[in-house]
Formats: sequence, C-alpha cells, structure tokens
Amino acid sequence: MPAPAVRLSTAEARRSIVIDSAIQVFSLTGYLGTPIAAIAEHAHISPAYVSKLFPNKEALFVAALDECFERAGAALSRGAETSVDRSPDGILSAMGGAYADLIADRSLLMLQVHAQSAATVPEIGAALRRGIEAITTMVRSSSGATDEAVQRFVAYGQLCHLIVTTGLDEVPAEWARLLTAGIRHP
Amino acid sequence: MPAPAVRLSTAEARRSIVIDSAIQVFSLTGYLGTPIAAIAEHAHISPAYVSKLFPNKEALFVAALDECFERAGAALSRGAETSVDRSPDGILSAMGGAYADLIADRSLLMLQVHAQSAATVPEIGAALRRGIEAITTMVRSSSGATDEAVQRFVAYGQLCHLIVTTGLDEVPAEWARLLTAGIRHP
DNA sequence: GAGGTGGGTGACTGATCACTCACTGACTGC
DNA sequence: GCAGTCAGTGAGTGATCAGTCACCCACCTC
Repeated sequence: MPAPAVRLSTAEARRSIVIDSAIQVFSLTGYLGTPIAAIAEHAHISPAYVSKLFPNKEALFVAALDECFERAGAALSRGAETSVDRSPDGILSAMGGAYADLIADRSLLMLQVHAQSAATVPEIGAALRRGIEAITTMVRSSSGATDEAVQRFVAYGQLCHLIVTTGLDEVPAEWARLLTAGIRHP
Repeated sequence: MPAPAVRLSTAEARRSIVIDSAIQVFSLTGYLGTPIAAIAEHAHISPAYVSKLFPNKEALFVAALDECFERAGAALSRGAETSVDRSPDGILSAMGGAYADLIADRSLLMLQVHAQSAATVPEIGAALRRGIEAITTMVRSSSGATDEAVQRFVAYGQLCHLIVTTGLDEVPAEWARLLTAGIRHP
C-alpha cells in the first residue's frame, strides 16, 4: 500500500480528529457495537494507532462523550446569549432552538443515548453525570428560569431523544404526531 | 454430572421462563453486552437450548421487549381503572403511580433504554415503536386527557429513564435534586 | 549527513461469543 | 415393552475484536 506521503501531524491534532470520528461512528452503532477499527477507518489511520492515542476503548468513548457535552453546552450558551426575548421562558425557548440546530445531524444526541445504555461502565456513567450536571446548571443560570421550568426543559429534551432514536418523526400515524407535536427537530 | 431428575417441561413453558430471565439479564448489561450464555445460566438451562428455543439473539431480545411493554401496559391500565379521582389529570396521576410501582426493580425501564440504543437493528426498532404506540394510545384513551397532557406524561417518563440510568436519585447535589424533584421513583 | 524523536503501521494473540450438530434420555401411545 | 417424539446438552467452530509489539520512516537538530 503506497502511503500517500501525507504530512505527519502532531499526536494532539490526531487525537481530536479521532474524537470527531468517534462521535460520528459511536453514535451510529453504540459503544459495544463499534469496533475500534471502524473509528480508525473513519479517521484514515490504523487501528493500532488509535489504541496508542487512547489507553482503551472506554477512554475513547468517554473523550467523545465529553466533547459531545462540550458542544451541546456551547450551543445552548450561544442560544441564551443571542435570545431577543430576555424573559426566562424566552431564553429557554432560544436555547431549545439552538439545541435543535446543533443536533440536526443527530450524532450528539445518539451518543448520549448510547451512553445511557452503557452507563453501568463506571467511567461512562460518571462522564454522563458530569455532562448532565454541566448542562443543567448552565441552563438554570443562563435562563434564570424556575427549577420546574428547567426540569421541564430537560424532560422534553429526553422526549426528543426518544423521537430521534425511534425515528418517530417519520411515522405518519396519529399517535406519533401526538408525541412529536411542537418538538423542534430537524 | 448427575442430572437431578427434573421433570421435563414443555417448550412453551421454558420459553416464558427464558423470556423472564432475558428481561432481567438484558436489562443489566444491554443487548450486545449480554451473552446468550448469561441468560441461559439465569434460566438454569444450557446455552444450546436457548438457541433452540429462539432463532437468534435478536428474536430473544425482541420477545423480552414485547413482554416488557405488555407488563407496562397492564400496569398502566390497572392504575387507570383503580383511580379514585376520575378527572383526566387524576387518572394520569394514578397511571404514573402504577408505573412507578411496576418499575421498582428497574428492569423494564432499563430494557427500554437498551432497546433505544439498539434501535438501529430493524426488528428491535420496530418492536420499540410497537410498544410506544401501544402505551401512548392506551394512556390517551384510558385517561381522556388532552394530547398535550399525554405528551407531557411521556416526556416526564423519559426523564425518569434518565434519572434511573444515571443513578441521579442517589446523587445528593442540588442540580440532581432539581431534576428528580416530584418524580416518583422507588 | 548522522543520529535522535516521535508519528504511524502490519502482523499477531488471546479471549469471547453466536450458533450448530450429533447425541442422550425422559415421556407417550399402542 | 417397544417405537417414536421431544426436552435438553457437550463439544465444538468460525468469526470478531481489543490490545500488543516490533518495526518503519518522516522530520528535526546539530
């Protein structure tokens, strides 16, 4: 195989490329369902080098999950800042819109679902709690909404996860429309 | 190994025993994370016989998931029937209580989360949609509540899933209490 | 241009697991 | 009491996969 004489990058740059690939591939096939080789292929490097960049598969998944929450938090924060309506409900609504835009490609959201399923792996469960904590406290402080409103915001976010994982937005039946009504999704 | 001279059962009876075991074991370790052998051990039969009773692992998981929705539907239905307050909100509340009792052991709920993660397997996705359809239509017709109220009921149910999968009910921090406030869980 | 550093890989290994198959032994109808 | 049926199993098999190790070569420094 003739190596295409690609310039070598730094390990740090490779790491973030691999994390990007990990988000995309893990989100499609889940933690146990994706071989390291699939992520390596997506990142155009060898599986051996992925194993060199991350101590094990678990650490790679956690890194991807952390990055996923990082991006979600940034999007929500941006939504809150650019909201025209400065009332708590207005800000919450703007955050919801920003979140909807962010998860248009569904991978951030799917990764969270897969993380829930793999939460019995201690490190993954801990990363998940970290991420939810960051989102929750951020939503509360940025919006100034009541605890009940923040809880509702998160609850409808979870409903959104259900809709996307089951593809309910493409089911034309009445019961499906009942569940998807008013939920912003791509 | 001296066979303990156990009376043979019918394949039909074995099947439902295995489905019981499958619910319990799959709910702990997920679809890809549980070997058939673990379910067989729980059911006190050989892995080979599990493979004889079900065409493949996927079919076994789907059978467990169907049973899980069956039980959830029955519990909700019972809750609706025995509600003292006959207003839609009262019935919804009674259903919520019945559901909370049912999922005290968490396996039905966890299985649903694992199913969401494995929903890209066509048969599993289909079973999940079937189950959600049954629950949704049942909740709507039994309670007589508005579409918005039913949607809210499902959304907070999903929040409950998040709480249980991440063990948020045992996190003493303020952000965690914000999310768990008022949610009935065991 | 010699030598060192570090990005990157091929080839392997040991373990796990879904599924199969040939078989045993318990029950049943005659 | 014999023949057929069906519950149930042990011992495989082939495939997949996480992680390792010895190694190669691009680039930098002096």
